Amino acid sequence: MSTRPKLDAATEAWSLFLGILFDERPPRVPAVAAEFDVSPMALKMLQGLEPGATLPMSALADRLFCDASNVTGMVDRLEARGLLERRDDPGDRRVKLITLTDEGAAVRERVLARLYEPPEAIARLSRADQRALRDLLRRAIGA
Amino acid sequence: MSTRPKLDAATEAWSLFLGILFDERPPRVPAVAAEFDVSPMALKMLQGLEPGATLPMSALADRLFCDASNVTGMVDRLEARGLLERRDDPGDRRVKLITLTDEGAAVRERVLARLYEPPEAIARLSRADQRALRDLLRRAIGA
DNA sequence: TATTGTTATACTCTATAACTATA
DNA sequence: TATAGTTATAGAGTATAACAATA
Repeated sequence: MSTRPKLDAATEAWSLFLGILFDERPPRVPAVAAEFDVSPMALKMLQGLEPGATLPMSALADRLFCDASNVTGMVDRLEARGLLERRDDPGDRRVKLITLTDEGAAVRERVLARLYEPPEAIARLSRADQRALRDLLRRAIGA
Repeated sequence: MSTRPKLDAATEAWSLFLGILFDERPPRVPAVAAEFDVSPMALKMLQGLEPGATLPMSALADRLFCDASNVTGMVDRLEARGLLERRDDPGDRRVKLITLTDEGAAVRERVLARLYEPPEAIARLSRADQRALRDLLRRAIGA
């Protein structure tokens, strides 16, 4: 007999979502990152950097849940490609403020377009189900 | 003015899911992997290996979308910990069949319990919404 | 003294290529 | 000849620790 307990609805829903993500071939995040020649972490950085926003590198490290020294390298490479730039913080000369360039914002749009392409499992739902799913998730994130 | 096009419902739904995943602190998959002292890829291997199933290593490489040499290392480490074992395939002596041990199946249960814990965004939905979300995703995967 | 960001370094994970043994 | 799995090796990504500049 199975020892697997029944899942409550929230747990099963989340497991199904992760199942859709894990079943993707190729795996979504590494594949899109490779397509744009950036690391998965740099992809996440681009995703979180909204055009016009300026963030200290320490804030990026905090969001990415990684060491600051790692952010230095990621910013180095993206800056060398002209996708973002370091600016001085007038209020604290230790701080570097990171902001997307126009080209960076354009690349980000193309990255997000690929990242957000719905997997087949979502795409084949009826339009009514897709809207219901969207509305549920909007409520989930409190939007 | 923004150049961001309106998203169709499926795309927005998927972007919201990824947003929930990306916003997790610490990031779910690496954190659970670290908790059980395995790599994220080994975590995915455990997730996909159902108790009782036996799979050739080549099939694991195929599912994980990685090189076979990488599977050798992952299986080495998990086998050394007693979580899975290599068996000979009577039909083809080149093949090694991988199967979870009883301990491996037990560890897998604990891994999945952590992996599938719903994020706050999902947990705070009403029970009716959680069930609706589950039902939509069941339909999405064709279950 | 503490903090921001950088550099130097070691470790892990991964793919590539060459190899063994089977088919 | 081709395939399954292994080994050796090099490259990318990461964290740790020591450092410089500034607070």
